[in-house]
Amino acid sequence: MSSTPLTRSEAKDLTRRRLIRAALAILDTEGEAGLTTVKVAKAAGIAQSSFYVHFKDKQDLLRVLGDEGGDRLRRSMREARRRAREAPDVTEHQRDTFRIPLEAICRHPELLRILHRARHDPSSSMHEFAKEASLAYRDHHAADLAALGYTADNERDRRRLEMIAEGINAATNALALGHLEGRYPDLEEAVDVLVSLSKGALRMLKSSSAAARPPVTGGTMPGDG
Amino acid sequence: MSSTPLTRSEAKDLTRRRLIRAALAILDTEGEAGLTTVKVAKAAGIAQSSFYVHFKDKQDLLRVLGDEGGDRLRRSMREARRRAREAPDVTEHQRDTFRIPLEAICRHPELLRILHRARHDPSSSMHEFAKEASLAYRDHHAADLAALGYTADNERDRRRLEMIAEGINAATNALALGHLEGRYPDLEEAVDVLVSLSKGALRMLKSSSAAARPPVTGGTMPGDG
DNA sequence: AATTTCACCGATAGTACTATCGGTGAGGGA
DNA sequence: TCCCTCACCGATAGTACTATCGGTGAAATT
Repeated sequence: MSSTPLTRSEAKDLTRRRLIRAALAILDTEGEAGLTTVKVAKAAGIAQSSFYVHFKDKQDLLRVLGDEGGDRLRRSMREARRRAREAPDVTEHQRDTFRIPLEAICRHPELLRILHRARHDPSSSMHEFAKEASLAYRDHHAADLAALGYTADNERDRRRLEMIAEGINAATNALALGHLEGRYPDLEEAVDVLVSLSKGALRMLKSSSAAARPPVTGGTMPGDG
Repeated sequence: MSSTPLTRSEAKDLTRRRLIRAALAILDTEGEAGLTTVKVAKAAGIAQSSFYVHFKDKQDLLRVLGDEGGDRLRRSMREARRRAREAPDVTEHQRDTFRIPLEAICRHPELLRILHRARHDPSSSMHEFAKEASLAYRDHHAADLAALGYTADNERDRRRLEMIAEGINAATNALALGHLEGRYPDLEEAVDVLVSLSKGALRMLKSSSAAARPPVTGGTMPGDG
């Protein structure tokens, strides 16, 4: 292994990374109430006072965490859309639409847990950010569902599509967390459930907005913007 | 209005009630981090030190809050089952199954918000309690879904039913909170969405476990234990 | 080589909260 | 009426955390 031929700024950046990583771990295991500069600095191996070399204050750390989480979320959403487009057929595309977010959550569960918590905690420093992220994700998912065969062409249907997206989204998170808690060992079963939920919802939309059609499985699939 | 001909224990109980009410309001608006004995006592109109006349410590208050919330939840679930059984037909029974929880949440949104937050916050004093309540509610909902026409007779289907229940449950909470946040003004639309989601899920179960049958709307309905 | 920069340190002032203590006065039993 | 009980009070010790300060030594610059 290489020794430590680090420039000063490299070393500083490393420490900063350690602080962020430590903060995420503490947020995940102890919640926002358990996140103190003492713990973060100790976990990163520096003095508490040195925390302030890297962040203006605790609030600043949380803001940075939010920003980084947002970036990761956006990248993850782009990646998901790209991968889903590569699916060999409609059925697999449909499953990918649910499998990819589930896998993403399982790769970095702490991010979902933290965001999810902040989303519902008005005292959280990341509350507003989490609400926006949640809405953005709902709209992303609504677009995904639209790509699976439904296009909303009036306000009522658009709102229903949003509701369905938000509902399925909540279900996705719940099943992912259940999987992580060990209750649902097989992720493919979760995909099954989510596909079946969305099928029911899309069926409602189709039959209410246009001529009734047979189940989505065989339909054509409009591209996505 | 009557003056104050209260016995001592009546007056004490009144103060205790005021403390609990104040605590719930603060939990709802500021989260668990914002709940301090100073604020609770002040909001209830007594000195901070007098808080300890009513509760052993802060933890004790949260425990009591959890217990009361649990009681209310259980009563609410019993009530919901009773009311749903009175529905004139299957379709209305189905809608009631979703409408009743939605209405219950909207009557006391702070309870759901608090529970929901605690459910995902490991630092919360009510974390374990909230997890248990969440599981209990999932099982209640699974029983409801079973009553709507599906009976799981093997382990795999039982697990799927649980997953569906947990997913729909999460969707119900999400839509209720969305309604409270003003995004979905019409609660009946939320009922529509939840019914359609559950229809898709139940269709999957039926076709995978037994002979395929036409949509649930016309099926027979086993009673509930 | 001399000098400057700066990441990190220990110490500490300041703040917010929890929980305890002795005191007080009105309720309520004798 | 006398006296005890106890819900409530103000004061305060103790604890945990945030954020600032001056000092230090090695890296970087000159």
